[in-house]
Amino acid sequence: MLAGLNDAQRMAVEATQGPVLVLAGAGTGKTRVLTTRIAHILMNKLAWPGEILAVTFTNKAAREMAERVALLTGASQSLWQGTFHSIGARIIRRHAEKLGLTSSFTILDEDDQLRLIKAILIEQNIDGKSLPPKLFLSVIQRWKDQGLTPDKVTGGQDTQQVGGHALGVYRLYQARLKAVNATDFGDLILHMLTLFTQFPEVLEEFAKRFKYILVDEYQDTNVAQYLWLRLLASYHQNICCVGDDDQSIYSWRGAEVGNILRFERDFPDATVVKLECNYRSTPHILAAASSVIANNRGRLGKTLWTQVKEGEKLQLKSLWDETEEARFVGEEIEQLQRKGVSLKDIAILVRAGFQTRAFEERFLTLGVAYRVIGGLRFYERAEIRDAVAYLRLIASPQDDLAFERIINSPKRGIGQATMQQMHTSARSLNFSLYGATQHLLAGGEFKGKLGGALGKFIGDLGRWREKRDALNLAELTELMLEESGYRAMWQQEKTPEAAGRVENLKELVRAMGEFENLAAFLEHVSLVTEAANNDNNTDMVSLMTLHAAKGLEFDVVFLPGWEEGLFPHQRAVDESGMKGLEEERRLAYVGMTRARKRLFISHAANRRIYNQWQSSIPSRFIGEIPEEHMEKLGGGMHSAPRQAGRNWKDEVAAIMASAGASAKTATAAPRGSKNNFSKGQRIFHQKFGYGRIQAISGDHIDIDFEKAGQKKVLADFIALA
DNA sequence: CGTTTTTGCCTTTTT
DNA sequence: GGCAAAAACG
Repeated sequence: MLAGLNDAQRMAVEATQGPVLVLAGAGTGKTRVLTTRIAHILMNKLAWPGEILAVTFTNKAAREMAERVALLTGASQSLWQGTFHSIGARIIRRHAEKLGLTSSFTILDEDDQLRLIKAILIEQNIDGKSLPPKLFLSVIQRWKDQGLTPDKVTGGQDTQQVGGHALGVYRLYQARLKAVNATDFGDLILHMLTLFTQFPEVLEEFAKRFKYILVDEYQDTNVAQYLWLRLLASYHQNICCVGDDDQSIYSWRGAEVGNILRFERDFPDATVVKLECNYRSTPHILAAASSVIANNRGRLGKTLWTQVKEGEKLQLKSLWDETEEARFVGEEIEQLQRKGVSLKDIAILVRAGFQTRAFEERFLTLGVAYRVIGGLRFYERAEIRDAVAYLRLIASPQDDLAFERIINSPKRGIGQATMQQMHTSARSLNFSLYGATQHLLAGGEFKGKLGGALGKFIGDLGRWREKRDALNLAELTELMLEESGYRAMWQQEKTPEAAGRVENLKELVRAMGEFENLAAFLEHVSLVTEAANNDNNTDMVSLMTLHAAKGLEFDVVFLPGWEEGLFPHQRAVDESGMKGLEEERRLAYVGMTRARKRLFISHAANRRIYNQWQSSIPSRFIGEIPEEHMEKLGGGMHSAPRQAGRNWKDEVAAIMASAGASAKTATAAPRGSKNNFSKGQRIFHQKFGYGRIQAISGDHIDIDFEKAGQKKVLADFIALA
């Protein structure tokens, strides 16, 4: 089992006593170390499966780990294994009553959270226009990421946020969650901290149980998760964290790279192992990625090396716009296919979700099979969320959020006025909306059609609840969809998407067959947020965001959209300055190191964003790749706009958008790949206007712009004035 | 109360 | 240019 490991990997596996920090560069076999370590512990009988806690960030990583451990040990093991959140849900369910919840609590998604906050803002007479609910939610989430319950939030600027209302809203929000027997994602960690600190006997139970703790993607833990891990490790001290500070890309979600540095401080006797031998990429790819990330400061510093000798240089392509970029990628893919590369070994990694669109359109015309990973998720579709809300209401009548969601779909003639009446009654009686409605019905408050519809609704729910044990899940859902008239509602609608929705409902019923009971299904829905069709067997190109690509690898990787403003993303730079820029650079590093054999980077001079043409200069990250590792592909953007038969309307729009200046840039780009500019020349740039050349180094030209000041731009984007 | 029209926001990344 | 929420209308 240890045979195929290198020295460092073996050390990480065999250091079973005391805390271990594994700094694992990209492609250095960290998953292998983790799984082998678990197998090693099990086979040497250092612990039983139930005494091992293995935490990952994504469900995908969790599944992969389970599979690989099973493969190594020859049996599937009942470890405590999963994401921080799924383990949190499991532990909290066991002790729900200590936290003022029942074990059947629900886990809210972002939609529910926002609805809750909106309701609170209305109650509190806080203007949701100038202070959007989203802002409150993000402040609250940040607090939760830091392990702060409302009473732990200290004064100062923090409480001044969002017009000084943040803390008050946080308090009410937590109260409302408890009232509807619900938690949000952040609570799954936060409640565990509360549980462990307020009930030492519970902490003792778990701290003693987990003889070994393993943590994957440690660089992405937030403070709350870090505190939780420390509490759990306090007894046996056998905690092994694997991470890479260069791949920390979730600080916007509360992740603290500092947790890596903190680890050595809080566990002073920790064994630190560095994995630096890369088994994934060619030397050119590795060198290019290393050069880029070297521009970041405050790294722990690793030097990746590889034994591989051969390999192609990275390929850089400049293009006119996103359509051309998609066309280019499509052509390259077809060429690769002819060389025998299969589509499933190819990935296109983008900075932002909307970028996939151009590629999808192109692949559809070419007939290239593709799949978008992430994107719209099955359980986020309206019809699925509605159906789930019905089921939630069957499971727990006090779920007001579910009640509100479906009370009027299908239409039951309930509007604002009726809703208001229910709310008022619920609040004064301290009932749930369901209970209040029952009460109002009994009092004969609802007359005529309204009363009939509501009576049927309440009656239906009661009947379904009685039957929920007698029927299996699929049957129950089927019955509900039928009797509620929910499915009929979509069947009667003649919009193009209605048929798809009916299909989705069918798919939902089918998916339910895999679950034992309603509770198990509801937990799955709220915790497993990934796309439904994830079968890796079909031969398709993968399209996803850079974030979603973490942990994956492909023979061929395309990294399009390397433009200032998009990547690094303007917002990251605006909001977090140098820190934001460095995180973007880490994202670039993650993207580049996904490639095994070939890596293409491209940028477009123009891009349509919000239906407006915007031109941009190549990403600074391109300039950070040494020329000896990169090959510039010729052709492309210079002749593209005319020759390639692009949509005439688009061209007109492009010309109009670049206001007056475009006549020059759209048609007059008469250069080959070699530039023949010289110092002192007056030039024109589409974005920065007129300027004079200060210095030339290869294709990088320093220009003193009349309006925009000193800039370094690529020769491809300027023309003689 | 429900339907149609208009506005406004969006596109950073997600458990 | 697309989608959801608000506003206006019937």
